[in-house]
Amino acid sequence: MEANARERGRMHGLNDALDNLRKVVPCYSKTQKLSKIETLRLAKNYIWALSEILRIGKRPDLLTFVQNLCKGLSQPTTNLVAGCLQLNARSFLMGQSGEAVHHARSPYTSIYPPYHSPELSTPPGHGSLDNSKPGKPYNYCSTYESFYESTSPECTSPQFEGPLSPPSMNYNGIFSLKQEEALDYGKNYNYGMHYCAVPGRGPLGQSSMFRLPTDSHFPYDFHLRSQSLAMQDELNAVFHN
DNA sequence: TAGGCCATCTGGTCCT
DNA sequence: AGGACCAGATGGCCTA
Repeated sequence: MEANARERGRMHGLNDALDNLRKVVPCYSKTQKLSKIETLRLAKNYIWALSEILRIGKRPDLLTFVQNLCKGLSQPTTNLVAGCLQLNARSFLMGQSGEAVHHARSPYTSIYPPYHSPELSTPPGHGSLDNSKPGKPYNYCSTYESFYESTSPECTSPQFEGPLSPPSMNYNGIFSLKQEEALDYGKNYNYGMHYCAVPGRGPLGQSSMFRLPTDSHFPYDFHLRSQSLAMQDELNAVFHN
């Protein structure tokens, strides 16, 4: 019985950690939780996608970003992620199949014209996609801002209570946000690009997104190129293995 | 009803 | 020796 209790507690700890992971990957929903395996897959894709942004130093279009997030995910999860990002799910899935994509009018396309990012490859183990078309670059952060300020009842941004400390840089230079009063998973928990960095837009918003000073030019001012390249190599090595 | 997901129990192995 | 970790087995719940 004691061994069973320990094992139960251990598994609960593991599940708590997975819940915390669910909160920091895109598409967090309290009502429609991602499965364990989908959470891990999405987290892997998310880390990879962010690493690519650091490596390339350019902002991909949201569609490409979401497609990379959804590589290898089940269709329900893909739909969930696409829905969370307010994409037209149908055109998005067509893009995943490799067919020619005609960007239907959607909240995304109507607001943010496609921006071609040929340097952004695809996650290891997945085929490449190139369904974006050249166009006018858009405000990358505004896109994420629109996502995370979504009022969708099913897809909510992480909720944070308690005071927020000034932003900090983590070991590889990714913009991060510290929360002094940890929720339930320890102190000094860092959040990456989950939080939009928008130059000069005033104080903290209601959605708890941190806004950068006006003289910042995310992501270029927020990481050392050489460091991010080295880190990218390490990450790639891990994923390829 | 089948399949997916999950929690729990349990025995084995490894580590301190 | 005791605890942590792991994997297989089992049964419950939910959905298509």
